[in-house]
Amino acid sequence: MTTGRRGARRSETARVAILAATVRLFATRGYDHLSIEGIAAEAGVAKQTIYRWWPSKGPLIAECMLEGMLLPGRFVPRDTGDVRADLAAWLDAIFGFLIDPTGESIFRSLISAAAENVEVGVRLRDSLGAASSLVERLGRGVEAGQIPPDAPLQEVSEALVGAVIVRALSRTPLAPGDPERLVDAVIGVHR
Amino acid sequence: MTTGRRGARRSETARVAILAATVRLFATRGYDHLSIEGIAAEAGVAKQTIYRWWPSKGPLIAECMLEGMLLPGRFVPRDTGDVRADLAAWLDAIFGFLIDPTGESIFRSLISAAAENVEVGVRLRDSLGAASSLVERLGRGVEAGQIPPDAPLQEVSEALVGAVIVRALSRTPLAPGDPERLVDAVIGVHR
Amino acid sequence: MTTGRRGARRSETARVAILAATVRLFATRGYDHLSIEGIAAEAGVAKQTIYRWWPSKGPLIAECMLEGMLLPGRFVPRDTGDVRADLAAWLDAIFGFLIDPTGESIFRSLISAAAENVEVGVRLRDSLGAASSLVERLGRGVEAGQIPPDAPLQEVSEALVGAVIVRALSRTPLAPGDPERLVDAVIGVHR
Amino acid sequence: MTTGRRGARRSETARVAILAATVRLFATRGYDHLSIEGIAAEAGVAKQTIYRWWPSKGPLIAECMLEGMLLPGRFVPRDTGDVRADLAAWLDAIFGFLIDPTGESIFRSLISAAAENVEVGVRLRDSLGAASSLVERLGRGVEAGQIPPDAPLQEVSEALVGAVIVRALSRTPLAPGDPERLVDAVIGVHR
DNA sequence: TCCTAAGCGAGACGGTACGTCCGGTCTTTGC
DNA sequence: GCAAAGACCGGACGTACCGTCTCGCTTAGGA
Repeated sequence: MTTGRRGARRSETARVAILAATVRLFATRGYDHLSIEGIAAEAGVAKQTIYRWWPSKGPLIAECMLEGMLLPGRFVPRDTGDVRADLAAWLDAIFGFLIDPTGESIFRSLISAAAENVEVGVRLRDSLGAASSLVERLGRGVEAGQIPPDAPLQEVSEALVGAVIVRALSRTPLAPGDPERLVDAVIGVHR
Repeated sequence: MTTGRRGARRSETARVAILAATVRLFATRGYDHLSIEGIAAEAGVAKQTIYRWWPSKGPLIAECMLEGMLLPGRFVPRDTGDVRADLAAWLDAIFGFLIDPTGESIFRSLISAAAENVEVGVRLRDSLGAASSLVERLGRGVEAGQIPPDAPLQEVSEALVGAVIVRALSRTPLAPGDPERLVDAVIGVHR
Repeated sequence: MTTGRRGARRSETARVAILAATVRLFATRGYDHLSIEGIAAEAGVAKQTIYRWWPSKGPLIAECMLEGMLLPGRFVPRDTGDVRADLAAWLDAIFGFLIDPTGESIFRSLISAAAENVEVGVRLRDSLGAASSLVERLGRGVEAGQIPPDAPLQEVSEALVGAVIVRALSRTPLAPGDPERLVDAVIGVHR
Repeated sequence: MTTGRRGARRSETARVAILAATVRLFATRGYDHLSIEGIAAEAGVAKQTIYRWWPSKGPLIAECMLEGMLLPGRFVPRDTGDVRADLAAWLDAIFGFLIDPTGESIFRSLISAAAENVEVGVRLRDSLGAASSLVERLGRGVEAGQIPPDAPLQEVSEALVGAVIVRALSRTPLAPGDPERLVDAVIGVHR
């Protein structure tokens, strides 16, 4: 009949304060100048309270991402019936986020975090939609006859997300027409 | 009559020892567990000798890459006349390098380094061929009529390189047929 | 009509478990590596149960001493009629306890505790007999004409106890004849 | 021809600052509320600079004592020809130091430190003169016929020093005549 | 029989200090 | 003037305890 759980419960206040502080410092300092000690101070929390619930800063970032505190909206592509336009708009949204220096810094820091921590890597890919929403949109493009039926959709979406990452890593500024060209690169020009 | 340059010249021995030690530790410990102090000890060199010539570990890694000490061969795609086969072979070479845990660790660490340091980012992209050899090979594919003439080659190569990076970040193991599918994703299925 | 005392009474089980655990850890770790947290764990008790009844580890140690759990027998000198022999035997008993490394460690830790906490200091002095039994034995030595009638007995017993403490602090191993020499030092050689 | 020693020398400035800070904090906070971290902050020094030269706070205190920064003058007894008066004066000097709350606190902390660290224990005993100057003075008392020739001088001096320690541990305030009584306790009344 | 106060275990929390590692800078000596 | 050796200040690491607190349960009068 009993829950078997005695003692004080985990403080939601502390948890939220930690995540918020993490986001704040992550945006300003970047992933590897991010310190647990700094987060604790910023959050007004004891270091041990962080270590009690997260083994390191990797999973902490992952949880921030899960809560949608790092990337806006999860970048789900629209469906207006025109795949090419929808994907270009999706890329525009992402690059719009990257034009802001803060956004760009967060994004590159996320890549850094992903390189160190699988969990972050998977979540980053998924946040951009590579796992579900993007593939689904491509699937509807196939149904609409705008994409060849035997196109490897998973790989196409990986390539799209990858192109965004390459741009971020090489700090290549976005030129007009680039989103369309990237879409053309993966779903073909004349289809 | 002289240029006035007096005193000892930079020790090539020390320089090489430092680069070699960097590569060794980079492969085992990864980018951000890489320490200048550790490199100095491993190289049998004073810390100051490193700081005298490199401002931080980013450019140090960049120099290692320039010297071809981190990525093998620079991954130049062949030209057998069949673009699809050539690109698949190129991907096979890269993924072959990534199958080895050491290679995979180096690659992810490079991504991490790239996220911090533009120079590394650009060199990483170029080492994979995105800037020249890959685009050139795609160009010859266009000439051979295997790729539509108006395909955005720069973007195609970025998407290819990006796909590799996404795979590395999400630690997705390579399945048989994946290289071909990736190539199909960017140059079309039925061409 | 009643005092109005409601609720559960203090658990004797917990009290005894705490004192026993304290003695155990005190002997092995020493006074200032002794932690309330460690005692609680060792005793299978909640920390708060300790803090409810003792303000700090000083009084906890004092209570252990009061219960006779730390020093054996309270070191009461015998009375065979020969003061010199009786005091030497008393010293032998104490030094016998100090020869054992555990006993020596306990004794030094008690000195440490005494330096921090008056209560412990007084109890330590009394446990060795300086306040009552030792002075009484000296008094009977005076009556028997073995000690000059105007000897300051209180000070003599302090000096004796003090000599033991000095030996413990400087870890001077006991040589044969030392107890007799110490007795001679305070009650004279030829009396 | 060479000394074989390269690199910067130990900073005397830092060493002295550390010792001074230690003395300052030792006097105010006592031995076991003394923290390496606090000393470093007080001295304006990095923690590592302390750990580089001292393994723990015990030897640090010992060095302070060696430098005469903790106990004044080393308490060497005078020689006016009258042992009893000289020893009483020596006790007066010590108890005079103990009347001051700061002095008393330092002394008790030293006992605490001595209980933990042999080196401190030996130095504390020696600082009070038990090893040399006190025994020598007693020796001259024997030559002058004021002390029986077969009195165990080493033990007598230990008993004297011990009596002081017992007083300190039990916080017994000094009454008039106490120094004389203590001297009488160890060198006899009517000799 | 309920009510209520207290004891108790468990354990989270804000803190302080631990002892270690490394970042960069500086000094000393030798080549 | 470069390079080794290495001391130095600073800052973060991850761990151990501090003393306080909250929680759910048990114990035992008083209503």
